[in-house]
Amino acid sequence: MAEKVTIATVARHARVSRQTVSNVINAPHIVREETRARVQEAIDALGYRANQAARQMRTGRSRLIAVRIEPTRDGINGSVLDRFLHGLTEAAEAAGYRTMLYTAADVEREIAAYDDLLSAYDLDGFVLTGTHHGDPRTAWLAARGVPFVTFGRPWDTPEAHPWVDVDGAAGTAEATRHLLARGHRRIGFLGWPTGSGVGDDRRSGWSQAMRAAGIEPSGWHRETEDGIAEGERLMRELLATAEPPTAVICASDSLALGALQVARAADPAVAVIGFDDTPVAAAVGLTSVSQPLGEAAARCVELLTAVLDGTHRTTDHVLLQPALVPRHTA
Amino acid sequence: MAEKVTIATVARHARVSRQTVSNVINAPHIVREETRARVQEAIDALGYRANQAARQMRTGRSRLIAVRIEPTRDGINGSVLDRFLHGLTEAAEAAGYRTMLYTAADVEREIAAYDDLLSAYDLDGFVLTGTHHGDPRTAWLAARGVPFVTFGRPWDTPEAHPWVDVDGAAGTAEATRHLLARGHRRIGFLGWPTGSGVGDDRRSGWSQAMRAAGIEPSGWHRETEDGIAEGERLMRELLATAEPPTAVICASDSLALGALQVARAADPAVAVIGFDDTPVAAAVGLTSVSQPLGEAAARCVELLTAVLDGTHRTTDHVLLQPALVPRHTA
DNA sequence: TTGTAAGCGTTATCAA
DNA sequence: TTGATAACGCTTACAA
Repeated sequence: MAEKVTIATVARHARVSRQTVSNVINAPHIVREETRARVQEAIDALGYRANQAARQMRTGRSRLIAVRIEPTRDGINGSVLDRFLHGLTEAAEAAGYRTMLYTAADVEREIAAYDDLLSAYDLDGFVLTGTHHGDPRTAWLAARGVPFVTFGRPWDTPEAHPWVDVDGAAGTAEATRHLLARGHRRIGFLGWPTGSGVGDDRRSGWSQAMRAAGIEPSGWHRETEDGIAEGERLMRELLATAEPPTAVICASDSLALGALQVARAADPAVAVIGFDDTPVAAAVGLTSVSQPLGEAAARCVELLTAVLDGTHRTTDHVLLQPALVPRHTA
Repeated sequence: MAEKVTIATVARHARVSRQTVSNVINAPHIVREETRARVQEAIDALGYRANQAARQMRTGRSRLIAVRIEPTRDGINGSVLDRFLHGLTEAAEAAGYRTMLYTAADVEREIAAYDDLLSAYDLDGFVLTGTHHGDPRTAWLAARGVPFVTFGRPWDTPEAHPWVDVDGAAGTAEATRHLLARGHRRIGFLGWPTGSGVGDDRRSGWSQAMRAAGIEPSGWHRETEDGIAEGERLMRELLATAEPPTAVICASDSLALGALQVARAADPAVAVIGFDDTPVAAAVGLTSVSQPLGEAAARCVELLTAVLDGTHRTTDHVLLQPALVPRHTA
């Protein structure tokens, strides 16, 4: 175990006071260039690194951001958040922050986790995912003045806090136009029950694009909980109607995968487009709408650090555009 | 922002000294029951939480463990580590530790990250994944006396440090016996180049099970880098031989997925078994060998905290058994 | 059983 | 421009 190198070690080495070393690190401009160089040399030679715990006690800042990792769910949709997490960690590191993980079984316990993280670890900020109508988490954090960004719009109050999101409606609209261009007219949509912001958003892109093409989409729309089996069931329902669709767009790759089982067996085969461009979609050749998750994560970090570093404290937001990835199924 | 509650606040509230409050938290048995109850009441009432930074400065322990998150790779195999990460975070939380993430583009920078994490954040320990022959990371950590566990055997020196691993050979052996029981005799193996501990391990289970059944497996074996395209290529090669296999076992689901494209087109269809039981395998109905990732993560935390808490400092290790998940492809 | 004093490594304040 | 001093919240050693 190497000897501990503190600011005092560096100070002795460079024959200055501890305060001067601190200044070289935190306010180099107020130190004479000659002194600065000498101290910097000592820092490099000794491999000195400021101790965060001590620094944090003085400054009240930990340079730590927290993000929730979901309990292992459906591995398909889970991969979306995992990819986001990867990007977030990388972006945070580049900005000089470390990422701390926490889990929570429900919203109540998630808020309890904030409390713990904040008082025990002095977390600088949070990145929240999967916001929904009347989300109590954002209210709790906002009430306490805790800096945070959400990946997902605040579906109730657009300007309440900084957020980053992907324009789901634009994605499904593009998917719809892609199908229209290929001659499809009866295009269905498999989604989630009305009331989930994300689901409603994705559905609206489809219905608007349909109406823009002069087609009334009602009737080709089914909704359910997420899952492969559910997608299969809904697809079967849709195909049993009087005017079955020749193509369907799904709110997730899970639904699309289920739909695909049925769609492939149909004669003629029904085109299917999923959402999220998960690894599974790539593996089975499913056409899907891809979210720029890496960029979303980078923007989250950007927005959060802007608040933390006081760069600008506007409640900015970013809406990113998804892209259709055409494969074999449509 | 709520007022900061420190140990002094609690002490005032319970009309005791700060030291007594500290004792109630860290050594309750030396405090008179009546006093303890009164202090505990104050702690609860005020929602007091010990500040980790301050505590860490005194004790030198951060109650933080670090784990690397890979740069976004092939989403199929990446999911294995992601699932492990989920389990690790949950298990660590249950043991009173928080999980900190870091990234590193190569081994050299990973070691630099250790240095930073250790000196800046006083990390208590590391969980390493994907160990390989002559891994410099374990040597670096061991030389400095840093506590760590690996998920993956130390392929060179079995007793060097605590580790958890899954018995890959047992998994492929079970897969082989599964195929033998269904009448297959010419069973192939698609794996990675000799020299990777994990790959060699998985291959050996197959070849041993074949020999145990009185079949000489040489000839039905191909190796390559990991990837769907590679699996496709190898499978084509294997089917072009004089005595093509009627079934293949693959070292990963990626390889298996590629192999499956070719195998399904063959007449009669060739059985395929993958490894890792990724979400993709579940989605396409690929029979695969499943690793108990949640348990592996829990055991890693167990081993690491045993070292950290000084419960017992033996260099223990755990070898878990995988399980075959039969689906449509075999 | 409880309280007092010192110190962990850092930075903010203020004096030199 | 630099240095001395105090303080952040906690725990260990020791005294009461």
